[in-house]
Amino acid sequence: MNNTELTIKAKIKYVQDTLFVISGKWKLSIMIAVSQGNHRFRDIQRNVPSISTRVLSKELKELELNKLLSRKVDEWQPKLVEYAVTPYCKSLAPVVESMIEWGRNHRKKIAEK
Amino acid sequence: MNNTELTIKAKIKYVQDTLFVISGKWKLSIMIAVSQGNHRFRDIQRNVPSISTRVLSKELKELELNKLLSRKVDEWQPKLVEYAVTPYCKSLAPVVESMIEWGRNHRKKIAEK
DNA sequence: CTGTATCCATGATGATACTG
DNA sequence: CAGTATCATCATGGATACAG
Repeated sequence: MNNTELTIKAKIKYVQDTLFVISGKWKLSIMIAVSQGNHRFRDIQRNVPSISTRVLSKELKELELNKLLSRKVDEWQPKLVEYAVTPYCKSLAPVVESMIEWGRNHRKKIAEK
Repeated sequence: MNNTELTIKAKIKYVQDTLFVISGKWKLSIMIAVSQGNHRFRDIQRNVPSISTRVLSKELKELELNKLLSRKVDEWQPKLVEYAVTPYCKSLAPVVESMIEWGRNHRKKIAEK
């Protein structure tokens, strides 16, 4: 599938959607922390240095809304919540890979006089 | 070239770099407006609805810094400035295309119950 | 433990007047 | 025409206390 038939406005809208989902200071770091086995709120906070509870809570909600993370609750006492990356999260790989590639080259480009 | 040998921290850094260059409310719209033949400050402003001169000025500077736009001045009176997309700007195509593709699919995904 | 509520600092954006 | 300066507003993030 390619996107040649889309209007420019539609393209911009889709790109902004994608930007919105992955941008911000923390989202990628959180996804990586979770994918590496940190499933609890505190574990994630420990592994994403200097994030506050308020912000972490908000980011987790957005990631869950976008179906990139799942949230499972056992209503025992004390409450037990488990976060995990969803299979859908993997669909971001082409986007992220192309951004890594471009950003990596861009450093050199900007360093040139 | 692939990026499998990079550390996670490096990957995040590169992705954040890329995000920084293309994110924000206006950058993509401005690049498109310029690429479609709007080379003058006023033309760009007319074609990117509701952007203020202050913000347009700032965004143009950042795009120029990142070598995505060129700026050429003829010091006549009245002053004549021409903006144009650089060849380097085209290197963003894979990133933008993958984001269009993902964002397009994501709309459907989120709409699902 | 897993968050929410509150308050505050900072930065981004907007409106508009003005300069060379 | 191509911006800059100034002031107001708003969104975002951080620190911390505390609730269930």
